[in-house]
Amino acid sequence: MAGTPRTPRDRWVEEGLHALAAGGPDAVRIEVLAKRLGVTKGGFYGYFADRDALLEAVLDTWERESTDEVIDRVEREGGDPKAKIQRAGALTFSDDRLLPLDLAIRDWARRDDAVAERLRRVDNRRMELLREMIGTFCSDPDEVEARSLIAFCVAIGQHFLAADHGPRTRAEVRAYAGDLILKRPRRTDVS
Amino acid sequence: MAGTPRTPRDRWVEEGLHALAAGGPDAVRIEVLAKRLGVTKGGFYGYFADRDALLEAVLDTWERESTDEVIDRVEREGGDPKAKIQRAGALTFSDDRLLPLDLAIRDWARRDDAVAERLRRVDNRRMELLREMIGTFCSDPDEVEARSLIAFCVAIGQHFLAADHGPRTRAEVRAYAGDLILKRPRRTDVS
DNA sequence: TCGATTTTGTACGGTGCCGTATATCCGACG
DNA sequence: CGTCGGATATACGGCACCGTACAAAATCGA
Repeated sequence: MAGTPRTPRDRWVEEGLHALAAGGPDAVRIEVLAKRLGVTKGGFYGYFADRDALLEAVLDTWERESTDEVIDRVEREGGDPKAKIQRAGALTFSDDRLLPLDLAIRDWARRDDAVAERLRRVDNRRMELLREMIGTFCSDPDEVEARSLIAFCVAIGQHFLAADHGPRTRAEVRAYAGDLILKRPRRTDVS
Repeated sequence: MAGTPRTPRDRWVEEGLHALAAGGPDAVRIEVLAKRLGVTKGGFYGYFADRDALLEAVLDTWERESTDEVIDRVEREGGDPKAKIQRAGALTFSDDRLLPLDLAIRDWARRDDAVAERLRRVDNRRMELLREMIGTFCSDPDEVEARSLIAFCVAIGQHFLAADHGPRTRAEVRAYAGDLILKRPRRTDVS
C-alpha cells in the first residue's frame, strides 16, 4: 500500500474551486489545473472519471462549505439573531474564497439545471436566515419576505453592478441601504 | 461590384449576441456561429480581423441598444417620470433579448476590465434614471442614492437568486419589494 | 532492502476551434 | 456573353484540451 499521494483528490478539488471562481466553469481545465499543481494530469484520472466528475466534486464541496460550515460556525459563536445573520452574511459574502465562487456559480446556474438546483438549496437556507432576522422587527409576513428578497438581492447584486455613486463610495451607499432594509421602520408619516 | 452579401456583418454580430446571451463569451465561437448561419467561416474574416474583433462589435451593439435605443424610445413615448423609468426598466429587464445579454455581460465584466468599463457607462445612465425617479418623492440625497442602488440590485439580483418563497411567487414578492423601494414612505412610527 | 501497490510522467489519437491561403461561386456590369 | 470582384467554400497547419495506455517512479510493509 502506498502512502499519502503527492497530489490527493482534495488538491484537485481545491484548484478546481479556484479556477471556477476565477474564470467560470469553462476555466476548469484538467491540464491547466495540473500545471498549477506542478504535476501532469496522470494522477487525475485515478480520482475522477472525467472532467464532469471533478465539477461535481467541486460543487459538492462548495455546497457543503457554504451551508453547513457557515451555519456551524455561526451557531458555535452565538450571539443575538441579528449578529448571527450578519456573521453568516459576512462569512459568505465577504470571504475572498466564497464570494467569487458564489458569483461564478450563480451565473453557471442560469445555464445548467443541476447547478440551479444546488443553488436553490443553498439560497433557501440563506433566505431562511434572513426571514428569521427580519421577522424580529417586522410582523407582516409579506413584508418580511419582500425585505428578505431585497436584502439578498443587494448582497448579490452589488457585485454585478458597475455604477458609480458620485462622491459616495459603494460601501457607504450599501451601508445606508442596509439600514433601510434591515432596521425597524420608524419613519414619521410625511404625507 | 457584387451585390448584397449573403451573410452581412450584422448577421454575424446578431448571432454573436445570441451566443453570448446563451452561453457567455466562451460560447462565441466563430465556427459555431457559422454553422448556425448555414455558412462556413470563410466570409467571417472579411468583416472581422479575428474573434476579438467580433466580441468588440457585439459589445458595441449591446451598448448602443441598451442605452441610446432604450432612452430614445422612452423619450419618444413620453409620460411622467415614474412611467418613463418603469418603461426603461421594462425594456431592459423584461426583454427576452436584452435581459440574458445583460446578465451574461455582468458576469463577463467581473473578469474583463474593458467590459467592466462599458458596463459602468451603461449602468451609470440607468442609475441616473433611477435617481431622477426616486428624487420625485424622496428629498434626502443619501436615501435617494441608497434606494436607487437597492432598486437596481433587485432588478438584477432577482435573476441570480434561486430561492423559493413558500406559497408566494417570485413575481409577487418582487412586486411587494418594488412598492417598498419605489413608493413614498408613509409608515407610522411604531416605536 | 525488496517487492507490491499506488501515483505520476509520457506518449498517443481524437476533437474542436483558430486564423490563413487559395480555389470557387455568383451577381453586377460592360 | 464574358469578365471582374467580392463573398464563400475548402483545405491546411497549429494549438489546447480530453481521455487512454503504459512505463517510470515513489512509497510503504515486510
